[in-house]
Amino acid sequence: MSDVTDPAHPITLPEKPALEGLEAKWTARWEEDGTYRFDRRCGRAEVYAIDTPPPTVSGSLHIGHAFSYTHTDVVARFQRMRGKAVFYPMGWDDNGLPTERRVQNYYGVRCDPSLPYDSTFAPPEKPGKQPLSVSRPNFIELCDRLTREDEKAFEHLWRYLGLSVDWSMTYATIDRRAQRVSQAAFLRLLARGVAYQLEAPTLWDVDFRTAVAQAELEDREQPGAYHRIRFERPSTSVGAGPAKAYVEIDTTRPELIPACVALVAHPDDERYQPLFGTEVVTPLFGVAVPVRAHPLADPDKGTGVAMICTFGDVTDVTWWRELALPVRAVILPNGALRPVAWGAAGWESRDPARAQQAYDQLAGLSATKARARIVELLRETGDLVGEPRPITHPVKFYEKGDRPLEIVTSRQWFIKTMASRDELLARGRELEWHPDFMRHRFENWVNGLAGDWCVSRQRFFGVPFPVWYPVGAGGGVEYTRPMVPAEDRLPVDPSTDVPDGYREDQRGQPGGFAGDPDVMDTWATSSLTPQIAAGWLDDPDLFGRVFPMDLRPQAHDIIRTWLFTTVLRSHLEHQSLPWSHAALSGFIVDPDRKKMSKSKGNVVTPMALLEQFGSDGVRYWAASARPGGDAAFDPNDPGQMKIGRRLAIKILNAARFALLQAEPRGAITEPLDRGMLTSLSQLVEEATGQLEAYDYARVLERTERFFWSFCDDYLELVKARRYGDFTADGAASANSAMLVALSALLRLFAPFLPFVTEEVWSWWRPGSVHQARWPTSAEVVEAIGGPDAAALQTYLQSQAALSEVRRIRTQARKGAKTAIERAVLPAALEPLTPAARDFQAAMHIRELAFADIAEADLTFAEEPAA
RNA sequence: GGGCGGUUAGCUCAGUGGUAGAGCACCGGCUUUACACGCCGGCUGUCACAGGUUCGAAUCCUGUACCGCCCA
Repeated sequence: MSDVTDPAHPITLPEKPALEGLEAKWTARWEEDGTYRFDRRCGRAEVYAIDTPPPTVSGSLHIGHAFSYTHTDVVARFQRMRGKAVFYPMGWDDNGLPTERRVQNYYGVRCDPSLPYDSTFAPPEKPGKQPLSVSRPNFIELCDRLTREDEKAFEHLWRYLGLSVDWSMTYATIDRRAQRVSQAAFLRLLARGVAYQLEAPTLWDVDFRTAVAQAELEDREQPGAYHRIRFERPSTSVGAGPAKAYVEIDTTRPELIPACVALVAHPDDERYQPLFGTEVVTPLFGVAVPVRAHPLADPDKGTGVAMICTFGDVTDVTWWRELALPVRAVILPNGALRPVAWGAAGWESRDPARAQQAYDQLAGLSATKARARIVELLRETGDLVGEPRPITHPVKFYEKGDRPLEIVTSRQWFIKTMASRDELLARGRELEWHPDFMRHRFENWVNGLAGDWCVSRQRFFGVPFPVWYPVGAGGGVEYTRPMVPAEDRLPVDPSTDVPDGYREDQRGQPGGFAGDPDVMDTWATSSLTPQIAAGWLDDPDLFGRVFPMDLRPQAHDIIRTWLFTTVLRSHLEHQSLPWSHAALSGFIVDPDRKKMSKSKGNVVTPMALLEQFGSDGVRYWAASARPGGDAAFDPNDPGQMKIGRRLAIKILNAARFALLQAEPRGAITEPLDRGMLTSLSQLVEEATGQLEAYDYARVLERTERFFWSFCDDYLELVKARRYGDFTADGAASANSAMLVALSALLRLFAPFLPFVTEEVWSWWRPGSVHQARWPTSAEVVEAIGGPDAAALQTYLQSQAALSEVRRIRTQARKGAKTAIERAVLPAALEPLTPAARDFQAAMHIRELAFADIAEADLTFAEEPAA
């Protein structure tokens, strides 16, 4: 091939090749040259677009990030080398609770939305003992300020790792463009009736005082206790019978007895069938509640009959809705029990005074304290049967929360998901999953959806809802008449911006307006990363070139959140998938096979490892893991990183050998050379197909195996010939073959080991290896006129013979320089004959023969080889 | 409880019907002029278990056990 023998590009070798400093050298160079800039002149068919996970910059960075982002980068580099214009922007997911918490701790402040903006405010040097109250705009400024610093640290790490991101296209999920996209997408859903607001039971974190979505729940095993409580049954006997009748229930939350609206048992449960349709009376509070039948009641749980409260858990919500029960809510948004006037409408009691007397001892207490108190009261009245029996049971938590979730009724925004369930399942089947089995996660999640997606959060650092409401003459906010801005006004912040036709001084005034105080769920923005990155609304030209995208890489634990919501939004807005492929990475687990996480305290940060083993070494470790597979990592035994580093060094040295004395060059005529290239062309063919199928780990393994035997066998076999021990033509053939092989091998390794391959490429090739074209099998054998099957056999049998002779030589305790007077090899190795001269030279064999024997027979010479 | 994945050498893992593999670790040897961050060789296995299909099973089927993840 012409570019190998092109004399215009002289070889320049460094004195002593080394890996140290390659990251700094090449990241700077790639930035200068714009090596990874997206070429937006290309049309959709020539583009490969990646919707990369925007990391949460305030979160802790660990080696798992380096792991999964490397997988993506391998794919990006492969596609780029295949000639695609790779659209590979990076985003930062800054908004949401993690950032708020970090800002609170870092600066010692807390947000008080009632305060006015203070333009002269500067945070204290050190956080004080008491948190300083700041206005919402000031608080958001601090969030912006801190995230910007965090972003710099992340970007440095990503560059050092060698991600081939186009850094000119970076976005943040809180920046103006992202806010505009999020708000516009929301308003479009609102206009179509797909977004709606509703006063409804909502999953609620009492510490953060915000609503949370189903996707943010997690079950945690918690100690609890079954309390057996008796409810009085109506007396069936005529007259004043001496014995009252009771029905007993088991509950873990006796403090919710005042919120009890019914008892429920399974319709087929014979024990309770006589009770269905009758009423019982709650202990302490004397409230008559019906006994109802519902299939969700579990006959095997407790006594088989359960208390329905508004609301103790999500099943209560289902029962309440399906059985059309009244609301008697006692939990406040802060988790305390609210004051109740017993006897008032909705709080009817057979004995209001007694109910009041009991309840007043609970009002104002947290759920936990109220539970302890009510147990005492129930014990006094004899309504507690026996003692509480400790159990361990799963309790729903907000994944970032510390106390069990409550369910409170509040006004929230929702996006309809239940109505699209079947279509979403179809989208999931349309998507190509790598590995394929991950699609089940998506299907399970969609099938398990319990309600529409609650997207409002009672937080500060997030995208506000672009909505105001009229304030009535009486001062009441008219939530049913939302006022929205025109799309070209976006983004707006209704807490500081004013709706059309109003003045700022009308804010909160009768006849004026009020801004929606909430912000969007972080996923309500993150679900739009394809639209944000691709310039939807702002840059329709770009959008048309890259959307729908090609690849969504991510970890499998966020299929239900990020992947699901992104599919949903794209489906609702564009009636398409957001991307055609999803590649799911596994986790990093510690030597005890525990998932690496901050809470377990087994997190390993990547920078020191990158410095110790080189980015190529760390990338080798990452890319060695099968797609979707978890990877074990032991900081005390970083095996694969060491091996990756060794491989990178080997590439430096092998390239140095090939380039050190690369003259003369000429036709590739020698069978050994032709066989090696034929073998290499098979590798290229295989590797290309496997990378197209996202099976990068296999490509790395095969390429590495080929390369190592190329070094240990091929290079050893041709050494004498290329040093000119035979003919000039023979040396020329070896030199040219080595350069063809080196060129192809460097490109095969380039997606995995971008630094060392670029370094070596720069010694003798023009441009960047990362913009070079991916090798083809045809290209590799072009100089030998196509694959040479006979030569391949020569090469393979030479390798086998090499191994055989080396083994016997070692067994005979002879050194590498020992000459062999005569070697008789098994006849099966005879195809090596065309390369006999190379083989004999490498093994110092004076006379070579074949015979029908099982094992080689060597006669060692007395004196060593010259 | 449901779903999904895993179980192969001391360790980390390849291997989807045809004689059990790699790297690491370990042992022994080699200053061989690209590389001692190297090279050569060796040792190491009831392929979790039990059935079944097949001429033939680590591989396909059924079941069991254990580990992990997701969901309830």
